[in-house]
Amino acid sequence: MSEKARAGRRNNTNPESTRREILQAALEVLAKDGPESLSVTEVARRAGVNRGTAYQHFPTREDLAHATASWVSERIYEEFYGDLDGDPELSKTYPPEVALQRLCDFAMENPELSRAWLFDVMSTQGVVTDRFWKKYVKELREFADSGYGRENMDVEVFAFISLSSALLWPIWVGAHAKGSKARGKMQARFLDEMMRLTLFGSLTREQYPELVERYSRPIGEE
Amino acid sequence: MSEKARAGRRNNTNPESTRREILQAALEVLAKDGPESLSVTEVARRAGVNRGTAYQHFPTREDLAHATASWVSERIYEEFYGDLDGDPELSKTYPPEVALQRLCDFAMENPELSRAWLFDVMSTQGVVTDRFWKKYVKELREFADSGYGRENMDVEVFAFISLSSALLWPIWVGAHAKGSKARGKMQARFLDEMMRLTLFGSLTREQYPELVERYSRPIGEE
DNA sequence: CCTGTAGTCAACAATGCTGTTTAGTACCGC
DNA sequence: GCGGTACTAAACAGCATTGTTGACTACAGG
Repeated sequence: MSEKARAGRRNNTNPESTRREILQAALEVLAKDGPESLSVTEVARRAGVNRGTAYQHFPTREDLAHATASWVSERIYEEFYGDLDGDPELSKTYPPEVALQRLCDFAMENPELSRAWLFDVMSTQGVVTDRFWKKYVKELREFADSGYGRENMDVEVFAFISLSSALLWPIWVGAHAKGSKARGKMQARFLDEMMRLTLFGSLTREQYPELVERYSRPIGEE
Repeated sequence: MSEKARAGRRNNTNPESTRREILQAALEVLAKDGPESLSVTEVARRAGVNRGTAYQHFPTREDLAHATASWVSERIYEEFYGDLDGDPELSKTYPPEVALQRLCDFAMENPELSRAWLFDVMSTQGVVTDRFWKKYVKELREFADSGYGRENMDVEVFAFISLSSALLWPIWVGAHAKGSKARGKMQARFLDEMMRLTLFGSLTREQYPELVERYSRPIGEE
């Protein structure tokens, strides 16, 4: 009995680290199959933790799911804005191509966080309260208001477009571009096209004088 | 025995319609919870069909999942390109704002198909072989090559950006904009910002002469 | 009228997950 | 050394799902 117990024992008296391991495993499962197929059993197995331990940290499956979602949100914020947080001046001097590069790099290096975030967006709950999303919009609004962005920009919509496609792109790419070299190339393609799009749009304006006229007006005018 | 049988009987001798009903129910489940949580039991229940019947049409859960994915792909193609298919000239004269409008309308009116498609994109399989995606890229390429699109456009990347965000937007919106009126307004915001983005980009070009210079060059040049 | 196809109904074993419980082990601070 | 905390192990009932099978029904075409 005692031998058996000794064999598989983890001997971890730090509850925080165990909690993190469980959450990390939950993130992996979440990123793989989506929030609806997250199971405590599978998470515990993956975390190398007894199922009972998982239930001590998270009383129900739902609790684990919610905790994981919050954790994902926090981790994305930290990974993305963590080093800027103490330095409010830094983001002001942040040129757009660097910001976009940062976002793309983050998405490529953290496909699991990206997937989990996108799953959250696609869940019926929405993600409005997400700290990362709020900060992203806020930064973008300040940037646009400083005269660097197109005047009649709908900040939220543009934030959504850039964010969702930047996070989704590496996932899309990862599915059919094997090898890190190929993926790097695809990542560069996205960054370049996104930069060209933000700088020039995608239409030849000369071909569409009436559209240029119509969409030049401030937001809300008929 | 015979009375029981008569009671809950569907009396449907058309296998095709039964198959469609099952697939439709599968789509609903798929759109709600993602492909990994699709269960034959739940689908049969939702379709008002005996579980055994579902198993006659689709021998395993996997078969059902794959069949549903293909069906989604076909339905999106049909709904979106069906009426254009016999008329190759039609798409050539299709102005971009109408094409985008069509896409946005489609996404708003078919959130389930959109969700299912996005789940497919996020699945590890990828969606490269998707008929709809191929057609969308092809149309866009022809359009760009006819001088209406920015010269150095990366068609696939732009197709991805426009497609994914247009399909994802109504889902995002649906989560926190209640009422069809509010949703219609959000939809208009997306369409407008997307049009402005394609026409003008999102940056004030005058502020970024060096970026304008760098990204004006054809694709591939250092 | 008969046969094959399509569908319904019900029951089955096997499996997996949930949430709970009971008993035991390892470690840390007091 | 004691007691509390953290974890493990194993078992439990309840439930859902999977995939299969056997018996029955309804119907259309030959």
